[in-house]
Amino acid sequence: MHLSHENFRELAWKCGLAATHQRQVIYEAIVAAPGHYSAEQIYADVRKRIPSISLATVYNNLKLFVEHGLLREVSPHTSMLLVEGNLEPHHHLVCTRCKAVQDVEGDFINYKKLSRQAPRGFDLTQPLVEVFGICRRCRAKT
Amino acid sequence: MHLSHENFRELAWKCGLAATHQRQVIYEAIVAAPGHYSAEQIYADVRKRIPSISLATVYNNLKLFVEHGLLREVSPHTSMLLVEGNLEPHHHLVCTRCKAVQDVEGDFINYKKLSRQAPRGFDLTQPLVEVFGICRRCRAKT
DNA sequence: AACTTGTTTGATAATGATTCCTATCTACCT
DNA sequence: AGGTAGATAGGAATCATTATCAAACAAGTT
Repeated sequence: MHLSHENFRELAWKCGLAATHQRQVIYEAIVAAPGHYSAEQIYADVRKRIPSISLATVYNNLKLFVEHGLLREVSPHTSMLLVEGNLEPHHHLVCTRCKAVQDVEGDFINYKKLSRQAPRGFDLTQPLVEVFGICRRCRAKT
Repeated sequence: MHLSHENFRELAWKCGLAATHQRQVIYEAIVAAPGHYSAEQIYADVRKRIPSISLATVYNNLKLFVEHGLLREVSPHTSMLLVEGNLEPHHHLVCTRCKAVQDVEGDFINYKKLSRQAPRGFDLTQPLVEVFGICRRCRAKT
């Protein structure tokens, strides 16, 4: 996929973001092929076209793109290690804004379908499922 | 809950871990009350009983406890930011060992049940679900 | 095309979570 | 008591990310 200059300008304009060259190149590096990319990977890729770009610019724009819904964040958690002692099967509800985690019962999952859809060999014997959304408090703030 | 000295020794012994005083206190700090705890929180709590304990000891033992199944890790991802450009509704399968992420179709979730079980006001309009397990390659290594 | 204003950028310093290193310590075996 | 392997404390090192700030730029206005 290759976005025309005009397409990107329009997308950026909708979000109230200036359509800079850096932003266009960063965005294209991600949507060019489906996949999950780290800031470093994107940085390495974008440098081929803009050798002088700063890593901070990549981070800033990834954050902006995610906030404006142009990109989705994979695993939007707190970056800290968290542990729990409750080993009873249960799942988590995670707020993508404040990163709060709360427990939730697990019978909203159809395990039969899930294991049919998972790739062969993927071990789901004791799956942990995390569902992301926005908690009531953060919802109210907007 | 308060684990007797003997109970912890037995638990540790089953895992082939020495039942040190530090380990017992760390373990008890977590299982004393249900919840999701960070290393720093646990460190602060354990210091009340063992002021000389090192933060590294807390990290080391959390890791060991998780590996041996005495504790569960919340959100067991790579600690890096990852983004994706694919905004079509879909979910993720994450390997808790190698942290690899792959896409999976989402119709194994009963959204009606899920939103009934979620606390009032939790916004699930565009939920992202991540299912944790062990991928084929990591499974084979053991 | 030049002017203006708020935004964006690049370079680098700072931060925060986690891991590494190593000398010391402990519990257990002889 | 001496030997040994694993565990710990303390601090340095690392890695990803964020903050800072002066210079460069985008986009609308004249």
